[in-house]
Amino acid sequence: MTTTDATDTLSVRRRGPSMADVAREANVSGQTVSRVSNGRSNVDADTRERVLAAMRKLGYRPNSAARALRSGRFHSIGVIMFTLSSFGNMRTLDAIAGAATDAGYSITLIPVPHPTQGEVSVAFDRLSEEAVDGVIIVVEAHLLDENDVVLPAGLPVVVVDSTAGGRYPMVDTDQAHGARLATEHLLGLGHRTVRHIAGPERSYSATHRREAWEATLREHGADVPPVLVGDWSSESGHELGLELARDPDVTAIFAANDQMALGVLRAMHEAGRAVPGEVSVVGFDDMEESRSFWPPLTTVRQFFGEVGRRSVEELLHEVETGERGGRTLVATELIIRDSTARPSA
Amino acid sequence: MTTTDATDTLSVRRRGPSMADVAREANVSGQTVSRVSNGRSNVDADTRERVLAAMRKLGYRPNSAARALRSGRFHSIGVIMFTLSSFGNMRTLDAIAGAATDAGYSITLIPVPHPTQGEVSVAFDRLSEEAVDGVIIVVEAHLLDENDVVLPAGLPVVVVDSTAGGRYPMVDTDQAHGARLATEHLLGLGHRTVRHIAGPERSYSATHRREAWEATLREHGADVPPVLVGDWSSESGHELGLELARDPDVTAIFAANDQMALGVLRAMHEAGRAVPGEVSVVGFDDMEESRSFWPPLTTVRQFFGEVGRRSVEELLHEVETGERGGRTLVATELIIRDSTARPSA
DNA sequence: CGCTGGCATGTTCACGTCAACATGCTGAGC
DNA sequence: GCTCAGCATGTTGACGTGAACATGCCAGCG
Repeated sequence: MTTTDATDTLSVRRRGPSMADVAREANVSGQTVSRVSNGRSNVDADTRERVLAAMRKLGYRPNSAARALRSGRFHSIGVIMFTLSSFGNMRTLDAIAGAATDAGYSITLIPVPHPTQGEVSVAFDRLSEEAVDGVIIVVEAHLLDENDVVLPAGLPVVVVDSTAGGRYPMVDTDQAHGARLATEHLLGLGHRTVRHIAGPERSYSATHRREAWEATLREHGADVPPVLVGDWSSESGHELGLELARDPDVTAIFAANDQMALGVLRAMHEAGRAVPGEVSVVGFDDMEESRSFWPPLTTVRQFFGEVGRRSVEELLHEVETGERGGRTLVATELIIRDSTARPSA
Repeated sequence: MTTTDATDTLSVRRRGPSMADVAREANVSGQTVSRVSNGRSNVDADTRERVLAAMRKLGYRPNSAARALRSGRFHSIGVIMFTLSSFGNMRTLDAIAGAATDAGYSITLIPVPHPTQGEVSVAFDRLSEEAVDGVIIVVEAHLLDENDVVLPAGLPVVVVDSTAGGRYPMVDTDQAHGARLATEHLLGLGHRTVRHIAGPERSYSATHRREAWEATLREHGADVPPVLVGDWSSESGHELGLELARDPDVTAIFAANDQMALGVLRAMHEAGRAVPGEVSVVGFDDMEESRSFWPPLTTVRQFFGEVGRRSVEELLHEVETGERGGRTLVATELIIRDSTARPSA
């Protein structure tokens, strides 16, 4: 019965059945198989059934490479991202993946092992092979600016949480708004001023949060104390927190992310300074665990899901219509828990 | 000068230059361009330079779809994963991405929005389109077993942290070993027995940890108290922790992950039970933040990176040679910090 | 009864690449 | 001077798909 016994030889037969095979089996033309495969309506019910049966029998799977070659569309979007370590990136990626899937696109991850310039170039080199319809970049700004990394011309790009010199459409959490929320909350409670533990100097989001914190203090006529600079890790928050714990004047701390806030909490416990009794602490991100910190952390919630969804939306709009988007800001929300209170004085 | 002014019309010209365009520009045949593109040695230095110049001038990028069609290889591996929410999954994904990139493969994410059977099928449907050379599945076991989800025949698969009925090669953290380490550590400190907060009933890793905890207690002649069942979240750890805090006999708790351990810590603080003074707590995972919990958490470290790397290794081995792997176990390590101590009695 | 329109189905060809098979040239060896 | 090896380069065709363009059939209508 079988027509291709030669297949049974030891030589690994990699290729699966093609349309032609299905067509032969169902006694129709390849084009009819194509129509069934794509759910076209103009196929007789009987014929369709016969074709579907043949597909099932042979285990036919459409070859996406051939489709992409034919149509010029890959139905895939690339995501360039640093080691997925960070909580926010994860959540963003998750949302991107979900939104892309819903839109019928798959996600190709393009990881950047280390955030050094050389490595970033490597990631972009991967793009030199045409394989995605567009790219979402989730990488710190300065790495894009300093590298004269040239993205393939005409490749739609959306940048998340970064500036990229304004060259591309971007989607971003409203960092400034969030930092303002946090600072005003503490000021509103009666604290004379607010200390800030910032993220790394060259980070886009860290910079925006720091600037907004400073601006808010000025607007309210509060002192602007020196910034402490961490590296996003809870370790750095802990170290800097110990430093702040030594200063009795410190009553309010705004950490640029929840991890550093966690480190601050630990430092305060170690130093015997009560939170929120003596010192109030606010974070940024609202990660899953923040509600279970001790005490549960007051923090600025970022809507990573929204950021991811919007960036896919923007990108696919450009992919499908050619129109470039502008800048999209996603709001934040202050989540008040138990790590903040009026100063005891 | 330009030959294709028609391109400038409004109609979006999606396709980039092809080999033929480069060939024309460099005055060589397409085959020569192909040879240069693939770094073959048998090309005259001058010619090569001319071709490279033409490529640069036109912004040529090889079309991966055409390559895949021609070669039958996609140089891409699919990763099926639940919402990337969990810390461990992220880290695993990160390692998978890194290892795949190093091997010249790209990663196609196939997210499963919700861990219900229907959704899993959807994810597998995506695979019905031929587009990856192999698949790594990071999904809880029972969802694979209960669905008669049939993977395309002949598609290499590696399963991570799951059983999948033993149908496929797997790479897994040695859950049992880790749970044993944790339990023996607490027993060794002098605790009479150890309470366990497990992950969800049907989770593969949760089950293995629970079983090993129980077995270890028995081996040491300790009481086997009832298990509490959480859902991996710090919230559930908190709730169950409050329950345990009420029982003065409880002196040692082994939580099945760090998040739940965090919830337990919070519960103990709220209940005024000192950690580790009155109650010792051990987690599982060693997430980045665990060292900054209050107190810093004693926990079982999982080597997610190793798991990811190994699974890629296994998969690519099968992709390239056709040989199926077996089962790979990755060891764990106990990280002792400040949340455990001898019982005060 | 012949004409037309609508529908199911078939045929042809190009998408971009690269393996396999020419071709043509240079120079070493006899 | 002739042969032939060795190398650079060219030509042809096929990978699997689907758009564009046939073809052929039947119903409806004047």
